[in-house]
Amino acid sequence: MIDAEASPDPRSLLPLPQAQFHVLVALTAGDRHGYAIMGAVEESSGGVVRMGPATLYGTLKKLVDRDLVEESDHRPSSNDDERRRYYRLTGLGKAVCQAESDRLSTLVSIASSNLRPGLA
Amino acid sequence: MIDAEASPDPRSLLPLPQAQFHVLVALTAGDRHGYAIMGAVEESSGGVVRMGPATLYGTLKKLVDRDLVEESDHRPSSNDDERRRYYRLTGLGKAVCQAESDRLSTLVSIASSNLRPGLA
DNA sequence: GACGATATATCCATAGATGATATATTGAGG
DNA sequence: CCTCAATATATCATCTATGGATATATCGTC
Repeated sequence: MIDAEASPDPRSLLPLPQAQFHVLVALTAGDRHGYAIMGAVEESSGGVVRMGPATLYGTLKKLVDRDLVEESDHRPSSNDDERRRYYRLTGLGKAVCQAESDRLSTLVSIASSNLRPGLA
Repeated sequence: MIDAEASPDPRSLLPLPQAQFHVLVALTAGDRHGYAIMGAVEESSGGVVRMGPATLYGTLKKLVDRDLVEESDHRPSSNDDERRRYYRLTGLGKAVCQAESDRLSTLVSIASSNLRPGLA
């Protein structure tokens, strides 16, 4: 093999900055373009998390640099808006998203069980 | 009443910075002093999250400023190390911790269901 | 062809996070 | 007693992350 740049251990990239995790989660639902990601993040958080263009595009650039996300040339339809740039999760991106998800899940469990003394 | 400074809506303080959430979660297990919080965070994350003194004490200061945490004069035993400064969650701190916990739980659920097409 | 919504991009200021360093106390062993 | 590692709090300087504002251009509709 031609040295396929072995993926690092996903856990070595944790903890993930909030904005990066939000973008990864938005992309687990399928390939999306930047502007759509902004809307998806706001919607899925019930309006609590609002990501502006500076955070979004800066974050996308970092995610591509770190091989968690890659640009896709796929077009959902032939007459799609040409300005749009679509992104998709890489294998590493999925693994990191899952790992961060597990980490947060543990943290949430601890908080929940401690905050409700009534339930075991 | 003497204007008891009504607590703001917990959701207006979200999303919480990562370090702040970690400290709040550590304190849900009971009152702790600063150095113990560092250890608790590292241990509960399986060593993934390592919070140094700069992050810890800076974060504690912010949490006290925002009334999510307050210093406690309680001593677990009479011969406790005098240098220690103990902290506890305020009512608002508990509410915010719960709200952030709920927010992350939703996010984790979305990621999990999308990343495993096999399970409904 | 005017206009608001869509879409990507960057500037700059603020907020958050961290390694290194400083200072002092405690407790175990010699 | 004295030494020394571990405990404990604190701050500095710096780097990273986030966000408001702004810029530019295209799309769709009227």
